Amino acid sequence: MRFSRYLIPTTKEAPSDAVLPSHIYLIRGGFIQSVGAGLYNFLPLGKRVLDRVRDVVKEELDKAGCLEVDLAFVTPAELWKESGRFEKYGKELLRFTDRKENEFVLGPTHEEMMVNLVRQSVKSYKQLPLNLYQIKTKFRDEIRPRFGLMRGREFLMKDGYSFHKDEADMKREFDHMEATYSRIFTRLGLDFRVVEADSGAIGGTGSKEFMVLAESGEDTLVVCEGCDYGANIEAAVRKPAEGPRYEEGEAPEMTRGKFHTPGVKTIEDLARFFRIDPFHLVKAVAKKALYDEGREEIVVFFLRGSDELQETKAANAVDANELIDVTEEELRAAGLVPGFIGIEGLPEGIRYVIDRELAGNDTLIAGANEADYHMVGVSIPAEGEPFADLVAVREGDRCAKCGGKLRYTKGIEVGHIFQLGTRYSEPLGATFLDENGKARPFVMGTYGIGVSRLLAAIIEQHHDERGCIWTRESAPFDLEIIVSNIANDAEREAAETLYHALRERGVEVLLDDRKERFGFKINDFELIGIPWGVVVGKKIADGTMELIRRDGLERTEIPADRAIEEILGRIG
RNA sequence: CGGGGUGUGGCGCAGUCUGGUUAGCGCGCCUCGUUCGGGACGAGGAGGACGAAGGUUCGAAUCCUUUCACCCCGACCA
Repeated sequence: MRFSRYLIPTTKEAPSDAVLPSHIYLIRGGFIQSVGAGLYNFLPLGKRVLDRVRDVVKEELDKAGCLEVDLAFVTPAELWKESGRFEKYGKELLRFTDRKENEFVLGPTHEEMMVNLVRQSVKSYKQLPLNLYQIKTKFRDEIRPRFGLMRGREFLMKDGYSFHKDEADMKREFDHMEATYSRIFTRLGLDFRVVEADSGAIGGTGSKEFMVLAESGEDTLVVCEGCDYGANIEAAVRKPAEGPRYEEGEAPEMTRGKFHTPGVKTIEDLARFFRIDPFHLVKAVAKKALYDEGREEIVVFFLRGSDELQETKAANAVDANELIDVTEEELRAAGLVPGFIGIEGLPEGIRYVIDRELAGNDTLIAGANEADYHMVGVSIPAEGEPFADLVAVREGDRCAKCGGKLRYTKGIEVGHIFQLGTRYSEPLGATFLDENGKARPFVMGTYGIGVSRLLAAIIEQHHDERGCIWTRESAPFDLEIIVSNIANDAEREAAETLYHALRERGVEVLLDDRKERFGFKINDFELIGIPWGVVVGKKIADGTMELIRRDGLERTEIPADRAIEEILGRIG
């Protein structure tokens, strides 16, 4: 490909709203063009990268036995009503009607469509297992699209769905997909981590996320320094916290009783008041839980004074769609006393959940549900109460698996695999006949990869202050030839010869034959980030060219008459 | 949706507070010439009617009203 005939509108400046390197360089390098909030056009260069990434995904999936399909993008609302998601999905789902006033949605994900496809064509256990996928544009009317390709409203996603006769086979496929995904991200040159993820909202029994490690990641991950444990903060678990160490006879003892604690409302105040470690205090966090059809309820979460509430865990514990803050007025209206909420004496009908780590504890101080009073010597039974894991794991906590030290890191979610079970097959009546001729719902798994997001993730992880550095399998071209001065016949001819020779050997080459100065071209090369460059310049008079490795910008002189072998040998 | 902000040639901005020549600058673009290994220089040129609608005024990019779009900070997700 000749640069002079290609459309690569590079710019010196980036739009002022671009913050992330991936966003800035993808725009400045002429890969993409913004057309509205979360909407992008892919220009020729961007399209090339997208296709290459897509190819890697497709190749590995096909090798893994998955079958590619292509489902309608505009989907009948009927299916969504059947699964119950038409109402539940919220405003992210773009709904519209056609000229006959029939309702449709633009697919944000395709569980319903795929289940529909399968229930119409698969009738017997003999046809199972089956893993179907598509790589297709999705539309989610995101509340806040941002960061370029990182979080668009329209984006390219690979979504796959597997169908099984039983749980065990679904789990087998789940592991198989984990391995397949790992191969895909490895081929793309990404430093990633597979972590435990929250699976509450969508339902199902287990899920894992593939996180590309990058400072700019939107997710906080908890990883262990001692073993391979890693989890999204929303799903991270830890070894139960140990209390402070006390000398012989120094451990706090509590005589049960109600204490006058005027104005002592916060954990800090309480710890100071009783001169005790917050570990022994019970923190009450009240939230308003939102459910389907506008139903809402105040819920109180109890955990150690030394811990923080993890909202996703809390929402899952009460099956809420969302938790929002409550005002003191609302608390009072519900009969609660802000600042003095405790487990004992909680007003009738108030729903509460206790953090599992508190189970069986008896040296605790909690609110007395009465203004200016706390209960000392509170004990919590080991069972019988509504317990759940509610704590936000913190840096320095101990790993539940090996006891090692846990720390935070940031990640970009590029893949997510889910054990779905019968969550969709059941409501949609998708069944098959088993060995005994009995109808049973398909046991499903679902697997996603953010293909367009991958481009952003690759650049987030592979760039320098000059521009993009594409990895081998994601690069739009394998190599770029830069003709220093196109007006110089010797340079031009040598470059042309090399260009044709490399192309004949299957190398994807971009020949910068533009009538521009050297500095201009080399800057574009560095911005665009093709992994290798060859400068054909005035050194051609001495029979040498220069090979540049984009990653590190290391230069090597190579003899012009052996250029092809040298290049093929190095770029592999 | 809550809070903050911005809309002026393709891109980045100034001008707006304090209405008043022909709306300005840098980059980019076109033509010619000189240059040619790190975003060259000179000369000439094209391109906007100031997000939109309404209003105030002799006069509006500038003041008022409404509206739309986009961006930043929070809850969602590949």
